[in-house]
Amino acid sequence: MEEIKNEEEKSLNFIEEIVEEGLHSGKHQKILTRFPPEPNGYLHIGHAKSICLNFGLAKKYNGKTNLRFDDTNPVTEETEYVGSIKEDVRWLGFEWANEFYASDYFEQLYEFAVKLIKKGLAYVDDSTGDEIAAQKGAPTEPGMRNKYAERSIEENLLLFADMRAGKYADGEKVLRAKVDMASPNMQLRDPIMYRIKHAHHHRTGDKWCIYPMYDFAHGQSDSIENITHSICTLEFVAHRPLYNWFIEQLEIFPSKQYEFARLNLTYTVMSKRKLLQLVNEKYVNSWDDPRMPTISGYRRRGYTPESILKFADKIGVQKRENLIDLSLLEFCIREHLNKIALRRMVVLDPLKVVITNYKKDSELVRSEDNPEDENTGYREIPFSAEIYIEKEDFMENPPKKFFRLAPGQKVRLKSAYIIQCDEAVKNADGSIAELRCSYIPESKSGSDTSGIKVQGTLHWVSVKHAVTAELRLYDRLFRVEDPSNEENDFKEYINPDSLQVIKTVYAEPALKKAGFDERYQFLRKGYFCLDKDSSKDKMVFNRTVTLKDTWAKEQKKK
RNA sequence: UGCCCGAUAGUAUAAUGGUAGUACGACAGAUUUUGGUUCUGUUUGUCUUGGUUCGAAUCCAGGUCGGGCAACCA
Repeated sequence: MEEIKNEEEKSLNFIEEIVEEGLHSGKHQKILTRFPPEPNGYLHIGHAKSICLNFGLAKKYNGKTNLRFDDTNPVTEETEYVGSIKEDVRWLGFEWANEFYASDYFEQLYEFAVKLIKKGLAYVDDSTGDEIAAQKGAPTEPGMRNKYAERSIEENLLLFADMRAGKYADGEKVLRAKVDMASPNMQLRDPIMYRIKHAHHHRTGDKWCIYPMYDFAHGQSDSIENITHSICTLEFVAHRPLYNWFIEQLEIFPSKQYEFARLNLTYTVMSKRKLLQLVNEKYVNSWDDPRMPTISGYRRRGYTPESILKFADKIGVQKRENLIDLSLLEFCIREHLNKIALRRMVVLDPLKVVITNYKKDSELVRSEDNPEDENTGYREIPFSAEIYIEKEDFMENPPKKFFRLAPGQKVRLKSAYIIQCDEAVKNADGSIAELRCSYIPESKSGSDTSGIKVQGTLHWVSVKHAVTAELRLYDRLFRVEDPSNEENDFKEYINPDSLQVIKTVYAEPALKKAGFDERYQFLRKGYFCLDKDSSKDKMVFNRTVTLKDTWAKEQKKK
């Protein structure tokens, strides 16, 4: 009830308003959207925003969404990308009504072009690319039409057929729409509809040697599918008049285009071109490198679909340029992981502690798998006289408010006993070799009768029971908030410490049963998930995100 | 200096002519066997100048600033 109420009270974004208007006025019975990726790269979190918008809108208003690959440029497109895109959309939890390809419509688009030629609205131009560009004029000056625009309908029909038949080389001729060379909108200055490319297409093979441009494929594809709301990013605003012009001249279903601002995130880049560079030039290991803002990167890093959906919901949809704080994404994943992650104790940088008055060989202590969720139950952890704690959890000369271990100071070992540090044994070079501590037998967790209050609780691992693993700690990929907006090339701002590998960490035995679908919180250290590089003998964990650490933050300030 | 789009706390996002609110961040405190979680509180905002109106973040006009448009890319 509460949730329904919130749903109703939540204000609509501008696209939802448009949708509701169309529904209420009877303009649409049902809405149909589409997600139209070009299969020339992996999807990133910016696409996730678009996916959530397109599929989310359909879901909310009881409509449907098509997945349509915009594959009109065979030179850059590959089947590998088609697979990854489908996997990513499904992973986010969306199912498409139909899987289509712009290339499905090549024959129909060809007929559309012929129709425009017959209406005297398209012509074959023999000019070079430079000539066409020069004739287009400038934003402040009108363009000039050349002699080819005067060709007869019959000649154009013939030449266009010859283009298709492969009688010309790449670049020799193009088909252009005859719109308005003097338009203040450059997109309307007789835009190119078809170009010649003798290239192998990932679906149509060598059937075609002419391929439609975006502007003569996208809107027509929308129309063929009866898309009601064709939602794209802001850079296509100037294309909208052309989008409408083609549809009007062709007299086909009037799909409408609406534009929203693309997502930008701090400390990363969000263009396929730049991401491709990072992969090709080995700044990262792959498209799904956990430092990448790709959907596959976030997946491998341990982000959940829920967290990304939540994020998309929180950032909203608008038309103004934006740069979202990474901290918002991190908030979303921490919020979800806090609820679902199994707690485990793992020591990253070990310091041995000998509990001198502990005479038993070992015993099992009980600890909750997740204090946020009582349904998850408990696990048993072996405790013994020799344990590891983090080096950073001991200081010989601690500052005030250091709630951890120091000579004479007491701490709680999580789910076990309170110990007191009696002595720090040193190496010849003065570094700490190990700690000698004594434990308080009546302070056992759950049956503590000692009455002793301590300020700090440490995670720990029994030395002889410990299992090992490799950890990969990730930090932001770039040192600056907006690398694309800096003076120099964006790659100069890469964070050299974005990946830190710890070859061996020590974990409680329960971690041995780690699974790929499970999420873990390593107590006081962060959220982790098993990486696909793991093998039977070696576990590898990715740090999804750290825990909030107010102590570290305070130390940094000093 | 052509045309188009936009401008609300540090960052996002609401308020649709009638009390400028929410989230994240930051800061302070309480709770806590994770310096986590949770809870409470504080902080900071309508780009500017005019106009319309009883009343303007909202409507109008001028300006300023930011973004986009002159690929045989999408």
